[in-house]
Amino acid sequence: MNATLKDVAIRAGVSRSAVSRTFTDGASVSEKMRHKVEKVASELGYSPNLLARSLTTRRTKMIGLISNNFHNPIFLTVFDQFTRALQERGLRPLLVNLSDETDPQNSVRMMREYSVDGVIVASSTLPPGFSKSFRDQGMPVVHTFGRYSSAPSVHVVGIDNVECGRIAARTLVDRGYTDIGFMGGPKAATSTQDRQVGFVQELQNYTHIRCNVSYADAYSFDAGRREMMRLAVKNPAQAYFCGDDVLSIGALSALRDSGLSVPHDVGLIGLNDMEMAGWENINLTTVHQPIKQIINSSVELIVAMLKEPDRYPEARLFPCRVVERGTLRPIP
Amino acid sequence: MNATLKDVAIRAGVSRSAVSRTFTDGASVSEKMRHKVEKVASELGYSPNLLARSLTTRRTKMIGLISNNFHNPIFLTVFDQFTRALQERGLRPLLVNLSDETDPQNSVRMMREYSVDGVIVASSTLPPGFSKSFRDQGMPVVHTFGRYSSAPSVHVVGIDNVECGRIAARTLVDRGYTDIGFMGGPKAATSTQDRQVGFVQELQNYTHIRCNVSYADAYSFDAGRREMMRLAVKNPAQAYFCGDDVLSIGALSALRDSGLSVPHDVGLIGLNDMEMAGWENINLTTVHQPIKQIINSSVELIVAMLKEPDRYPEARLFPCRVVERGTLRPIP
DNA sequence: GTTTTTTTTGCAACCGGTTGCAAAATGCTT
DNA sequence: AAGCATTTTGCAACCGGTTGCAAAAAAAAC
Repeated sequence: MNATLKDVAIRAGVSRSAVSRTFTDGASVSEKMRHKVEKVASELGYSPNLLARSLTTRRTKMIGLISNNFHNPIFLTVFDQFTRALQERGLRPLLVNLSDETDPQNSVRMMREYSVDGVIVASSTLPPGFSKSFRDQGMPVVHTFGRYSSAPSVHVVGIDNVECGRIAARTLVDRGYTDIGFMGGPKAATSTQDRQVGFVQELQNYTHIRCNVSYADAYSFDAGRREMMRLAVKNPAQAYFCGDDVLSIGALSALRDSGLSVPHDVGLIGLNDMEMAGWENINLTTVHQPIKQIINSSVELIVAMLKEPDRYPEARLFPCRVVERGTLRPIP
Repeated sequence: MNATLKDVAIRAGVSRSAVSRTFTDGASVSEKMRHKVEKVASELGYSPNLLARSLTTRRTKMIGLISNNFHNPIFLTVFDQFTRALQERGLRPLLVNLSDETDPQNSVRMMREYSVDGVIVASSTLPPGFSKSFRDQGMPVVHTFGRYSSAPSVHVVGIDNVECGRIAARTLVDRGYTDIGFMGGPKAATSTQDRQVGFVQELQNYTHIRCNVSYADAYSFDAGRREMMRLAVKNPAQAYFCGDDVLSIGALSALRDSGLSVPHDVGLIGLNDMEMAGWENINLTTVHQPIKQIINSSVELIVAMLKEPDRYPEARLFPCRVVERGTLRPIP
């Protein structure tokens, strides 16, 4: 089978330690020795077994990447960015699809069995308690897109969803809408809850505004379409803040099918600014979330924790901004 | 830190082998012993270290999942299905993002370093030689969406792209188009080449038909849009077979922007039948590719190879069919 | 109650590496 | 050339498990 360290040692006529040392940087080996070993190693096609190494170094260079969102196209970007950022730093993502699980137990066990160096939870729906379970087991964790809190129990990187709700609310008010709807994602999602709080709170500053709240049951096109179909038949609001771009696009489809024009009859504002939002046949006004920065920051954070595991949990929030396209009427 | 097998053994007052045996199924342990060990193990929160185990069992239960396509939304579905199917069988995907690499060397080394049990290459653009490099190193490989060949050098699961080209061609001919375009994906992609061969070949059966060939430089919305913009200004064909749905959607956007109506002025047929193709505001006629079956079959195949590594390479092809929606004129 | 057979258990070596420590080799002074 | 400091090397133990083999224990047969 594959050549091992021992094979190389024997063939080169040196000790196993010598071979080991040429392959661990910072170890003391003479140039002569290194050359001799490297020559034999390449002849034999030897490369060290990282898992065996991890037994003593206690570093597998694997990071658990846990997500429960494999339906929202934005997550393809998320995976792209994560894998790149991790790979650049010599780390490898062990991907976990939570499907519909919300109990962390299984994943925690699995992550321990594989001795990952750290865990990234990429989800805007799971509660802080989920990611905390990993920390309780002594694993470095970063919860990307997680719920912000002033005293976070784990590192959180993302946006301030409450503030985003406020921004969306102000945007709609500025454009003169007075009968407004909040069409959230799943009710149990932390992001839905937080955005709703900010949205409703902000609207309370204006006495003349009516606000209605409802939820789609997933962050998906179909769920958004279904929910908007329901709303459209009975007296829809003038404008909606949708929990997410993909929901907005579903809503858009439902509105057009119901014979309502956007933004003439009904206005829409989404959240994320996914690539598709800019496509000409969609052209969605939305709140931009700086995905790339969020992910880079997450990876930097997890890397920092590898060196300093007891680092005090911190929340890193990135500002959002409205991207004006074609689904809201202009400021009067 | 985490409890080890030794800790459990000492605390339970038994040998390390005894503990090991209670955690490997099929091993000989008495009921009494098993109970005693399990009790202590759960007290200590012990779970076996799979990587240490892998050293002797030579099974990590990790599968390398290698892809170079993180821009086409269909791949989110692909990752979803793969992770689910692997997890169901107790396997874990180690995700590799090739980015723009086409040289397998790095990935091969990485997969060896991590001693993955097998490798799945999920790409319709990489040549058979790429996946063969893994096989040459003795790793089980399945190339999903790979190029079909009657004497495959590795296991291939997917569709017959040449046949798909033919199907698309017949569909266009049946609808009375005589001036036809092939707007492929990247020229270097095996899928592009094969679809083109079938498409052009089929059209040669009809003397009265003109066919023009061009390529987008990636499987992405933007690339499709750019290419169709170019085509639209100078005398576009009556209908195009696009390399992929996401390209078609880009093309759709370009056509509408150019003031051309679909399907009235120009017809479009895509390939994949991604979720989005069915969205009301897109409504794309396309060739359906049975993703789910392809992926399940791929995983079954890789699992079979774990038991039988020298299994003779086979090609598993799934039939495609046209899904009629709104971007082609009806059969006359 | 022995003897024989079967099952259960522990010993010790091994999987493929790393690393502290002491011995050996080298380089530098004088 | 001897004496010393410094670098390089190998020994041996260890990381956290598994497993072939033989001894011990239990069960079955007489």
